[in-house]
Amino acid sequence: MKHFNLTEELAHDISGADKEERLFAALSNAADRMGFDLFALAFDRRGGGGEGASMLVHNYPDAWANVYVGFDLSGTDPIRRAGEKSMTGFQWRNVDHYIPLSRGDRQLLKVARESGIGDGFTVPRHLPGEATGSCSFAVAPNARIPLEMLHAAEIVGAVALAAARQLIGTGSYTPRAALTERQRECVLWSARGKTAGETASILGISEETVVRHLKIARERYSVPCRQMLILCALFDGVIGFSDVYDWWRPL
Amino acid sequence: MKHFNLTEELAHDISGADKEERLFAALSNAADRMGFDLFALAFDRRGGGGEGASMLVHNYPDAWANVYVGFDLSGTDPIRRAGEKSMTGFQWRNVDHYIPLSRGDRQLLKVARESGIGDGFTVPRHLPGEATGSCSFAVAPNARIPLEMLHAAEIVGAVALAAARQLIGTGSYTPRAALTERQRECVLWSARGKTAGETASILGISEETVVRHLKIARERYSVPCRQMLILCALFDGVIGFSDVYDWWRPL
DNA sequence: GCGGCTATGCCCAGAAATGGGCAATCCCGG
DNA sequence: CCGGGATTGCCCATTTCTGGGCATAGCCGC
Repeated sequence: MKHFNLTEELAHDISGADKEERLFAALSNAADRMGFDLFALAFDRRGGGGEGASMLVHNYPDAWANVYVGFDLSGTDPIRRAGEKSMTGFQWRNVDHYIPLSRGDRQLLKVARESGIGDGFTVPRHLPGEATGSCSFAVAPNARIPLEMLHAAEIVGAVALAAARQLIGTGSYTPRAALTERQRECVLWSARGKTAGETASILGISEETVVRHLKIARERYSVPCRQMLILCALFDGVIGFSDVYDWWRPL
Repeated sequence: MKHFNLTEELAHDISGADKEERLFAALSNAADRMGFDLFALAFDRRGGGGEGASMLVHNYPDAWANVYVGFDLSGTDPIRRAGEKSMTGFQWRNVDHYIPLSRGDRQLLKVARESGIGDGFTVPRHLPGEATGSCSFAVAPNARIPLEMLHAAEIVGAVALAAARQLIGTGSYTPRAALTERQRECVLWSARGKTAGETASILGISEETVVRHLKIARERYSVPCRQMLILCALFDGVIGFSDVYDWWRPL
């Protein structure tokens, strides 16, 4: 593990960053030392009750940054979507191992390449309900990605995200609109695709009561429809992904 | 970092496990060396198109294991839910920092304590669309949790989950039911709580067409209702959490 | 070029969800 | 012991969704 000392050094440097400027400098140095040309760290905090906050530290070409922000491409960026699907870092060239790429996605990647961004490696961290972030390292088009440094990049990226999380403030969890047990059950079965009537049969109560539970649950979250109720419960951790997982695929 | 060598040793031991039995032995040893009494590793693979697979390796008391499996408590286990909300390991005593605890949740934790499981530390890893897993280390009731070992446990747990992932087979992603661009947009706005009519206004097309897109999207996933369509798209990475996040809180 | 897929538009009937009001019982905490 | 919340039950009117069928136009690949 000849890179161990480098990793340690870079990680220490980054975790010591107490301001965005220092994080930029540390990441810039780290990317350079690992053989990358570019880096970008994005961190978004949400949920919990307070307003969200976000951080973007990067040295991407202005041309690309302007396009990205100008057209609000973060909403469709396939790299970002893939980041929400991986627990480890991934190379951009393998992004279609994680998500299906639409025509528009390929176009976006092509434009990025034309703007001076070649292949890259992204370390994602996602916390449904709290925050989502990614730390990417990239090379110029046609440049070779330093494969032997991906392991180091994985650690450095994770440390950088932890640092960003500290900088942006972790915030404390506020249980906000905790649902009652019965409401939670109704939401859960609803997320599993059951109608109010089916849920009623399962729980052994009247359909009207299920409707009532869902109604109150919607009011707690101040949402008008079932879709959002389910998503809110999911984000809040009131129901889990695995609670639902087994129900939509096998059927 | 006096524990560094121990961590390295345990991690190496665990990552060398090529069978479930060896993983059990390695984890058993690791838990012991770190000062824990109990451990439990759960790993569930899903998505991608193939059948799911799961692994459960633990040395929890039989009494508790029987109750847990018998009553299918995994569906309500607050520790598991919290694991889906944290990117780092967490102590069970702090579980309410991550999710709201209902009365039933507290009851479940109480029963666990009565079955011989005290405080613990869980390392979660979650990949929407591929797998979810957790590796927990626990002590007997009234025993003190080895706080100085949590950092080691974090690494050991992550290594164990990676090993489990290898053992269970990673499988490859099959793009299965990729939605078209238009369908994706309709699903996205639907997830944001818009009705078909509203979505139509936003996209500048007829409401009937939006309905049609959503209809075909449902057929692709073979789901009968909008809730599940959205969840499927979410799990597949066709839409991202952050795509929806900004829409339900601020409104 | 032709078949397949995509996007667009429209119609209909039945099922489900939504929003509102009303009322009973039970249990927990102040 | 009383108030508030949780749970249960029912009614109504309106909106939305779902599943079916039908048709046109454009684009891409074989």
